[in-house]
Amino acid sequence: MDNDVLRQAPLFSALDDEAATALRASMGETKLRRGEVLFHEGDSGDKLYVVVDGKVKLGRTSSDGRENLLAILGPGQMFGELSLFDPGPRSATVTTVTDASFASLSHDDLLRWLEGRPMVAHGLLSQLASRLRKANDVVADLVFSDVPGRVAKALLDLADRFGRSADDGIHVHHDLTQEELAQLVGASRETVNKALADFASRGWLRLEPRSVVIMDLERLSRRAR
Amino acid sequence: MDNDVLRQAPLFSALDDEAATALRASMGETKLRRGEVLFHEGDSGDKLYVVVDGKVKLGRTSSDGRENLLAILGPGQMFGELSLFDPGPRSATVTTVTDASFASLSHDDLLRWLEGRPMVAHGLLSQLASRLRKANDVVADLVFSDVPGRVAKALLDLADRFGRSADDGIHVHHDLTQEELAQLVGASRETVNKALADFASRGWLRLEPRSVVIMDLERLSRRAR
DNA sequence: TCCTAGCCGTGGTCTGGCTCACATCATGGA
DNA sequence: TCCATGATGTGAGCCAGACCACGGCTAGGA
Repeated sequence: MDNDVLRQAPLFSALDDEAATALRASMGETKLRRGEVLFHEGDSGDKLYVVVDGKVKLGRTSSDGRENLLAILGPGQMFGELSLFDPGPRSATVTTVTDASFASLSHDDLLRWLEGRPMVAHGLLSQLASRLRKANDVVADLVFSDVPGRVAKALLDLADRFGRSADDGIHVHHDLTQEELAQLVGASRETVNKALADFASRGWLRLEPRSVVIMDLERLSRRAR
Repeated sequence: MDNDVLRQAPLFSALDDEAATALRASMGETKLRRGEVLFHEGDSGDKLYVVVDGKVKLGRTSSDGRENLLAILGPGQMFGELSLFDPGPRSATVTTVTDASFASLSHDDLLRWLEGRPMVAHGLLSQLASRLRKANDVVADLVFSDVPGRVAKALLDLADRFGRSADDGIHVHHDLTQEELAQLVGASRETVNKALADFASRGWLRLEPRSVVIMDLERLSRRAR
């Protein structure tokens, strides 16, 4: 059951079965329906979460109300660690994009687990380092790539994590509206829509509601960089 | 002497005097002159560095040769940890902006230090978390703010870390050319120059070579957000 | 069943910021 | 001292992409 998902999570990967089961037992459980908010930017809170099932978006809102998505996370991925190690309010709002369930762990419990388990600490460091590297890549993309390029890159990333190949291409049920996709790549909905329409007209992909089918991975990848 | 600088570094902050001295002894030392490169993006390498004296820029180059600066780091700040915990080639090129010296530590030595010293691991986690938070802020700025806003924000950050107040304002010897400042905020040199000229004409600051004097912190801060 | 609210597709306009093209100003080496 | 080289200021033109304004589509609730 859901233990399988958690075992893939970086937090657990270094643990043996027994330790993993024990850690799992000490974690809380939360379930939400699509569109519900787990916590808001600015909230205080010191829980770390792992997605067990479903998808969430991490977003921030600018002073004038516009929104920007930092990431879309799926099963096995962790979030909320920032307020753990860098004390302060939550830096993003987490909203579900599908029905979803989570396992959670408090700061104190995590610290107890870290003690005497250097491999777990090392796993967390890897995780944070990888996130930081990705964040730097996003910055580079915003500076160097145009909107269609960023859209292509986002689709490839989503395909990589949520895609399933079939005869007619890679089906990617990303569960995002074009509005959300636009917020993810830092562009307007209209521009993203035009980029998608252009890709579709070239036969690189087919558009479906909250989903795309990638038919020419090669060309799309080339457009991405 | 330089031990004072290192004691402020996050890597050391949790250590007592004796441990700090021992760690310092196990670290290598490097000195470079302005404009020299410590390592290139894509190099292999597993050393972590701490700036002892001087400043460096972390930059990446796009496929078509344009450059983007991720950060300017000064005394006490750490870099190169990414390739440690997230194995892979160096993700950025590090170049000195002034004459500079560094203390370095290899992956293996660091891991030995982490073992049995959970506080050090925790310090590193804090450091990475803080960097990640900053990277996310940069992303938000690129999406939400215009170039003058980003320039203002960059100046405030530099002032915060390298500024010295005097009667006529905060003197910020950032040691960056306008070209480098432009790469830091993800804009063209010309646009940055015009933004700076505009700030100066409003009396918010005075321009000097590789340096600015901030005269109206209040207005500049307001322009930044 | 209809109606409403949210998505999605697509044109037209306007502008921030990039590129190009110079002129000027330092600064250090011969 | 004089020149070369890089840094700095500034204007002109152009264009990607934001913003605006629709019309059509679809799904879920009354």
